[in-house]
Amino acid sequence: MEYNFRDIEKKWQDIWEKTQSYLVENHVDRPPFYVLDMFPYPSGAGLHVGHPLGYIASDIFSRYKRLKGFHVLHPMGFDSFGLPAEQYAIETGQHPADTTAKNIETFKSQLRKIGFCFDWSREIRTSNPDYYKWTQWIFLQLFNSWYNPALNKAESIETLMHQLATVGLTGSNHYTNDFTAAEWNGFDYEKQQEILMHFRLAFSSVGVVNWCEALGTVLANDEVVNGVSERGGHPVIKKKMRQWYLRITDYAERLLEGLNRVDFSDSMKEMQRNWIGRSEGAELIFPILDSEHTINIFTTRPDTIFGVDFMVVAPESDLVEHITKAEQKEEVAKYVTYVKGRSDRDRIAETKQITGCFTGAYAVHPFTGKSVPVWISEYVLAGYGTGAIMAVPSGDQRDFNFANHFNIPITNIFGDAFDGTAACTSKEVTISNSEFLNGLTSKQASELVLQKLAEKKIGARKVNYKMHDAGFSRQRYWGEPFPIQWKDGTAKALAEDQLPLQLPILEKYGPGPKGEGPLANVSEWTAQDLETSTMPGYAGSSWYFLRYMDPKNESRFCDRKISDYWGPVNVYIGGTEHAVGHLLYSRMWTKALFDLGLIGFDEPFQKLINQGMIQGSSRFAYRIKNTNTFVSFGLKDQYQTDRIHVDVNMVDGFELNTDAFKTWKPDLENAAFVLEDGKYICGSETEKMSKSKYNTVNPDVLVDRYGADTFRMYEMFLGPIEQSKPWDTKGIEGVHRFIKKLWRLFFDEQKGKIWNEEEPTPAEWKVVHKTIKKIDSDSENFSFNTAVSAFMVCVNELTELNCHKRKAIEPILILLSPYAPHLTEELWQALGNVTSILDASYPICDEKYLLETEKEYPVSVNGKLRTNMVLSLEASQSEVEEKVLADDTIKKWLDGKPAKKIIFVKGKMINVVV
RNA sequence: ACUCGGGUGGUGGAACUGGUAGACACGCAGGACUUAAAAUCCUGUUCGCAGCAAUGCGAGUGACGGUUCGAUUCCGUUCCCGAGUACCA
Repeated sequence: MEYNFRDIEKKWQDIWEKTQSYLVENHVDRPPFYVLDMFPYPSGAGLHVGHPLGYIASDIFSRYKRLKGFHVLHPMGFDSFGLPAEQYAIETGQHPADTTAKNIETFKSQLRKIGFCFDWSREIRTSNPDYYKWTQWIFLQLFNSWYNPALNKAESIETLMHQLATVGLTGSNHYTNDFTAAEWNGFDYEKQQEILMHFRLAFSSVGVVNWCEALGTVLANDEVVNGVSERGGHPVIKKKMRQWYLRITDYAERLLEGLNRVDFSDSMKEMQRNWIGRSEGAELIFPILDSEHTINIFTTRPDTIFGVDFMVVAPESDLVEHITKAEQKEEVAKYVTYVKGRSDRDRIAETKQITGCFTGAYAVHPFTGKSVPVWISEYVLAGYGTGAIMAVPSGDQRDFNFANHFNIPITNIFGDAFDGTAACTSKEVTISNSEFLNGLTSKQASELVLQKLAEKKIGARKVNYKMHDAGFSRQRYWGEPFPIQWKDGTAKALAEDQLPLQLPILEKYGPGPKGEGPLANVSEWTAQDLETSTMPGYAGSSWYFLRYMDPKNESRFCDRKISDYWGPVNVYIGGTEHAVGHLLYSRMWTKALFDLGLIGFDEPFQKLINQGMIQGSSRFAYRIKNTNTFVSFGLKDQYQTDRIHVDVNMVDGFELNTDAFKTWKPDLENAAFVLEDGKYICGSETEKMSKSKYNTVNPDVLVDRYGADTFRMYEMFLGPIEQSKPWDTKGIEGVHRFIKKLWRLFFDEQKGKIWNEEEPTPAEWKVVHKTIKKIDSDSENFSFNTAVSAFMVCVNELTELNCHKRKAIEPILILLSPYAPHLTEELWQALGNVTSILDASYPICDEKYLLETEKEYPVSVNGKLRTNMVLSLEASQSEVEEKVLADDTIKKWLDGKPAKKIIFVKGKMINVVV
């Protein structure tokens, strides 16, 4: 009987489907466990071998937890809104819903072949109206909520309205003009709504977008290259436009705090902390000379205030036009235009170039009364802090460079620590030349300055965040429509029974007349004054893990009892590319839903596993210039050549299959080759896996050739799950051999079944129990690559012991079932078991078989191992020492000198120190 | 520039809290079976030197230094690769 994986895998996949083996009920009397994959965007290219890496890991972990007695939720769905489908629609006229549905079918059929235990009855698609109905609904909860700083949580906007109507408003961060309750009650409806908009968690405001006049549309950062549009190379400028935002900054502190309660990698937490970018400092006011305007600045170094030599304001700031003196107007306007035309990427990339422009205005130093010039420069960003800084060249390197470049005199406040060649950024140096701060350290001086600022009422302590509120509008079609109607410039939420607000069918997908989303072209839409932008990709993905719990519910986004049962996701698996954006947004949504009492936990993901990216290993051929002749890698330097990507599937290792190459493309039919050693050798490089680089490997091909079980185990065998690595198909043979070897423990080609019911020997038990212990800890720790190795060792050892005993092999089979579900199920049944291996219980490892009765101890002298001196010891430590000292071979190594110390290492080794 | 990872044979990678570096697999070489191939099995495989051989000696985890009886593991300096992020005041 041979191992026929094609029949076996088809058979079990059909059975699983027919009996709905992976259907998960909601309330079961077993501890719940939720394992989630980051759901895929169903691109037209289908799956490549990189996609399933995380899914296989989560699948193994789910099955492992199931064997351990947990009730495991392991769903899958599709993040099906997105730009590529829309762009495809613009090009081909096909509706994104149709192409998306088609792509999903391809994905699902590919996934099915790999034998995952997804509960497909819970599948969700973010672009389905019965899903985005609830995305819209949650958006409205955010729209109708505000963050109450007194309670440190979100609550209904009604509570704010009540507060405003009874006590008015004072000292809010969100709305600077205070008013009394009487004033509030006197405001008209529009004015009240305008004020409320400053507090809503989902709010509308004016923001800056990349605007391309020639294309008449808004572009993403990705679509802007060197200040011009990627398509067509048209100029792109920044333009102000009404946008929707999420007030994620109100959650900054809690997003930071929550990181202490979750099991993410340190680097992941660090990334999120950096993104949030909390910094403590002071905000203070500099009046402008001969002007009623002031410059508000934020600084983390209030202690350096006597070192201020100039001020810098962001060129985008509204303040610029108010303070610029007549004689500088022209130059400033020129500079502002220059900055507007620069893409963010350019501004970021060029760190060496120093640009700026003097406004002609002077600010007044709050303590010395000295006049300091006010400049504008692109190194100050409008979006961070107050969009203006006090520049201290002796204490900040960028300020120092700026001062040097524009010949601005530098005040030294650090004495000898500042040598005039670089800024002194140390906080340990005591401050001098600073009036009342002289002789103080940075920390003391900062406190004192804060105190003085407060006394003079010109500044205060301030915590600032780098993160800003999340832009939530896209001028696109293929996204969730906002359930918002505009009436006289006031946004009004649609009633709940009007949801879902469905996307209308379009004739064409181009932008609206003024660069709005395509919905602006739909007359029924604009006739109702509906919002024409749509929500971004992360809207649907911010809460999808909740919908899986209760995917069919028509009256709630997720029943509270059900979300209480499952709780947060126990293990979340996905790549680092979504690390900051997606994770922060879904953490914020979760916290908001928690605050509003809609769910019972405030962190969505308890543990995060970041799978590494599988890179492609590209292959190249070298075409001699202006010919159709290709020269092998080793000889290419003798010619002038062009390098072209060759499909990796036509290459065996590095050797090109020249016949396949000739039939690859029509113009290669007559290709000639300059060979080395009779072979055409390709060049190689590790790159991102992509169709255009011809380095993708389709899992279908491998599953077809080796079977899903081999494919699953090989993906795991490749290396640690978190590590990025290039794909290499070569090693798959080894895993395939292992599986066939396992098969041969049960079946012989001639004799058929060869297992027996004999009692295993202690040696055999030891092999089995050693394996159980190893696999158990490896599976728990996501160390699947070493687990696969341990299986190989186990089968090799059992084969060597000629052990075909059912009692010994059955536990190994259960252990292996998460890794190779089809094969193990087949063998399990062949052994005569009536129930599925899915219902088997996890084998327990008995310590008594693990006890090692080691008698031989290697000896090292001065840390150097002496392999010819293995001592046989069964004695207490003191007896060991005597024995070691008495041993003649050791005396020889000690050169007759007495031993200073004898170290007995963990019962494993003896170290003699001379 | 900053932050976080990572550098181990021809290759992917093992090595628990410092204790015999190179598990497991690929590749390669040799052999068995076969008319032949496939499949399977066996042997060898870190490098250098010596030896007919078993084996012995020396070096060795990017480089240099430190702590230690002993370092792939801990500390310092430095080089390289990957990822992420940014004129963040």
